[in-house]
Amino acid sequence: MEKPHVPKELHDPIASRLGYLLRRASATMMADLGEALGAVGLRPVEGTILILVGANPGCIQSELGRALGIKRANMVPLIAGLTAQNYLEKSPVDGRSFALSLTPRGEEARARVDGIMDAHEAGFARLLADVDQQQLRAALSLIASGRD
Amino acid sequence: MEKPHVPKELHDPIASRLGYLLRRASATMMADLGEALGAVGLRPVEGTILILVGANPGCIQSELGRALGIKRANMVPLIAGLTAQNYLEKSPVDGRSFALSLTPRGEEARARVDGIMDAHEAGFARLLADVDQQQLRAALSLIASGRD
DNA sequence: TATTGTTATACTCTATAACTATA
DNA sequence: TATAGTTATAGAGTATAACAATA
Repeated sequence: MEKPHVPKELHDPIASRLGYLLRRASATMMADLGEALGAVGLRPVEGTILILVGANPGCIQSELGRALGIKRANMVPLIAGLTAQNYLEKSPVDGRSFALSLTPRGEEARARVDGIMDAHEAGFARLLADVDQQQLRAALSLIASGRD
Repeated sequence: MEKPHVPKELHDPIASRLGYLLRRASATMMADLGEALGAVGLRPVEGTILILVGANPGCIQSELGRALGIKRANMVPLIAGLTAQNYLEKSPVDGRSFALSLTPRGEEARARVDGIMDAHEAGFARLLADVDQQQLRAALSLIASGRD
């Protein structure tokens, strides 16, 4: 209780583990993207939805949820928010679901989001000049598919 | 409103983006690790704390928080939980902080966690036989450090 | 019987503000 | 003045259960 505590930099045997490297890298990129998308007032998931609807006009929200790994129940406030802000519009397709499409304002936002995502990605690509991008992406896809 | 909606696999222009590849890869690995650590009844963050305390006996909880990127306020219930379950013990060092160390039960759990993490990592490494591991880890470290 | 959209709810993770005691 | 630990709280993100309407 008497010897003073000298603040140390901890020896960190897990910093080199693949899982934690992935976690930190992912968190850094997502935070950077979130900051960049602040310029359009959208979160990454919202920007992603605009991109997806732009590439798949007429899709329905459960298809978006499946593509993004988001549960139906959690899609509801996302789509409602984007619709309320006049980015998306819904038109009934079969009585229980709605075809989604971008409004003019939504298309404008989508284009801005796309440009921001390009710049965001290019910023990190500059760090990875010595890295085989194809191999990196292939490795990440393999990991994402899981070990089973 | 009359034509039937044919469920489609969406065209996904963001699936190839580095940020989303990282996010999915990270989520898959973390979910796998969480499942594997279920065998010891610990979450990844708790297993990590046992590893860190084992490698840094006498460290204090704010040092752990800094190493893990967890805010002081959020360390409190983590350390309290591990202490209440008799994995960690605290001894006062200077009147406002406590030196943390593993109890015998904590050391036993730490050893099991370490083995589980080794097996977890090896399972994914098998998928990446064709990938330069050093380059992959270097790339992830660069990304985690940020583009600025 | 399965799917879509929805509501309600709960749990985890993360973040901030404020306080006490100590260095 | 800065740091350690704590409490309370709020916001995301994510999960399940249950329901009505429709396929």
